Amino acid sequence: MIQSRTTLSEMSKALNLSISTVSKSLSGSSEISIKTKQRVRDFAKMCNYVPNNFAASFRKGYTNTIGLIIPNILNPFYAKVLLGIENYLDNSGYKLITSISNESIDKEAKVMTKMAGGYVDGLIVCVTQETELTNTYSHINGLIDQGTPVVLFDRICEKINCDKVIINDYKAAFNTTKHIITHKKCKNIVMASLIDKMQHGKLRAEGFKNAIEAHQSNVIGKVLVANTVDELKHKLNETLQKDPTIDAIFGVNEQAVLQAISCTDQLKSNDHSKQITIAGFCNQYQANNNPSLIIVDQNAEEIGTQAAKLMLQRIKNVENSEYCTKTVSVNLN
Amino acid sequence: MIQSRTTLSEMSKALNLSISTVSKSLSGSSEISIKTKQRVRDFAKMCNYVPNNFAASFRKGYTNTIGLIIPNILNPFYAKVLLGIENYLDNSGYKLITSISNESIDKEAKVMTKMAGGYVDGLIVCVTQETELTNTYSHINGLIDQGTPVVLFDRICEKINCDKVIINDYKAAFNTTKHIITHKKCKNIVMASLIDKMQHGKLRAEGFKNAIEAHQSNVIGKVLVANTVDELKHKLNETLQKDPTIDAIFGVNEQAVLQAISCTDQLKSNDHSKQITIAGFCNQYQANNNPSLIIVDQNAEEIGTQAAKLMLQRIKNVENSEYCTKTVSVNLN
DNA sequence: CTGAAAGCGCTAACAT
DNA sequence: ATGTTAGCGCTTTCAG
Repeated sequence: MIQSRTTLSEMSKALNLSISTVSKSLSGSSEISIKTKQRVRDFAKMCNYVPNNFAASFRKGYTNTIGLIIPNILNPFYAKVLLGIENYLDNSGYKLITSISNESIDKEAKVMTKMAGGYVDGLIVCVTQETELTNTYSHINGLIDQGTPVVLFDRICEKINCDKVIINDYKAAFNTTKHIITHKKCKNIVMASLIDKMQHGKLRAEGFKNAIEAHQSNVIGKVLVANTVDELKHKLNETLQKDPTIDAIFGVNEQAVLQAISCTDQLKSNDHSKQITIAGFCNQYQANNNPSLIIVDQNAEEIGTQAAKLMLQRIKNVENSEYCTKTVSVNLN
Repeated sequence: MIQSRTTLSEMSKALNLSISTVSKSLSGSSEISIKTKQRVRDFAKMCNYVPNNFAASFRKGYTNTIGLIIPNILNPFYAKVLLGIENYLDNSGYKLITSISNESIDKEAKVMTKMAGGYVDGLIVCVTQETELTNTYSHINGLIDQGTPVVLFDRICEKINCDKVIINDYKAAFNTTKHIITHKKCKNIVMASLIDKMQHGKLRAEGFKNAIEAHQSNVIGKVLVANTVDELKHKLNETLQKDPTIDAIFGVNEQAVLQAISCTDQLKSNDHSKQITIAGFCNQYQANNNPSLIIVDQNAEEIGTQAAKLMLQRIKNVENSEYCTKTVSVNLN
């Protein structure tokens, strides 16, 4: 915070006006004569007056600031959601402050509490894996009970009662798999997942399996799950080696898609005729650049936009309306 | 901000104590008897008291919060710097709030002013291209004059007098080029740049040229600059086509490296014997995954750490010391 | 050991 | 059209 800046009080003394006249002049109140307003403004400019928004927020009881908490900033999905949120808020005169929980539930709890401690009017959050997997929601429900508006996105916790933004994971996975089968004519598809314990991971896996079953007669589907990137890489390589008839990989999360690309790249450099279709949930720039890839575009920015919109609606109507869950549709690119 | 939470005043009434006794109890003051402290704490817990940090910060005159402004969150370099900063601050009991200027100088000015308006104790910023190119620094210098500590990183503005963190762009480019020549035995190297008007772009180009000149006898160097990704792609393709003896591309920024990869990938799929060495400044995950790539690792996290460190030093000593510029060394991977 | 009181900078209801 | 005043929730002297 600033060492010593010009304050209303200082200016009021210098101008021989009351603090409130100065305040009203600066905020353009119609109560004040044009002449005075001009005089005050000129003087304020002269002494580089910068209003202390912090004090104003404190007085008014709200900050026009929303807090965002995401688990991982290196995943472009979250970066894009951030852009969507910032954009919407910016247009509505709100500011955004962001913190990274780094997939640590402790950090998540800490930063949420801090932010809710007066710094923000509401919180948009994507919980950590741990939060979802262990159903540890007290830090979030506590804030909601206190009256802090919360919007959840991406990873959804059913035990938390608040506004939410999700994509239709099941449908997205189903349609993508179907697309691989019908348009790409693939017959032996491997699904790769690093998120099979997560709610959305399960839904995506289900979509995959059901799409396979719908074509049961002539398509094989295999599911590969792993807990670490290295484990997945290993399993993928092994599987591809053992079964050379595999003609497609469906990655249900960012890292899985990237591993699929890297594993098949290696294969390709050995056997140039090898052609394996890769599809999946991915936002990585470079992956987007790869024309042969089928990308499930989660519309990250739109998710952000919707989350921000829900948040501002909630703030404005407070307890007016029921909590709602917004489903953003995905595109296949 | 929260609707209505328990306050010190409410608790003091309920406990028949003064506000200050309650306040001191909660902050563990030694002035208060153990018994009273315990009583207050128990009661506070019972009514879910959450201190209003906002009010406390207002009163104390500082927020223990640092603001970060970066131009682009989709570039992993900045994302990594963010992680470095957050990590350091977290360990020092500081919070970080982040905003994305999205390469818009207006947004940059707006958000810096807002943040400095009492929300943060200092600002760490990487200016937009426009800010650097047009030498438009008044919004930054104004804040510095007011007493807001500012630390600049990556893109450096010589006309701004403050603490800075940079890498040795010249040396990094020189060494990388040298490495390509001596270790990779390349003889016809193209440098690709999308930042040739930026200060660090110029330095990197100079490093490249001087390294080429040092081997003038048997190495050719060509410089390709462009303003847009598409333009660069076009130029790269053209150049590679015209001159099949090109055996290396040196990308001096993220996007240039990615384009180099994508262009040569295409070549490779036509002519499998083709082998072009690619080197450059890049943080993209997938690029890191490509073992044949020579990455100039800018030590983004270390840059963040150093920036945060400088900031806290400045805050603690205020006007004590001279401004300094810290140079973070790079690694060749 | 506990309490009273001032005040951070600003806003807004209420005078004048 | 301008001024007075109370107070947001907390910390922090200073008194008792």
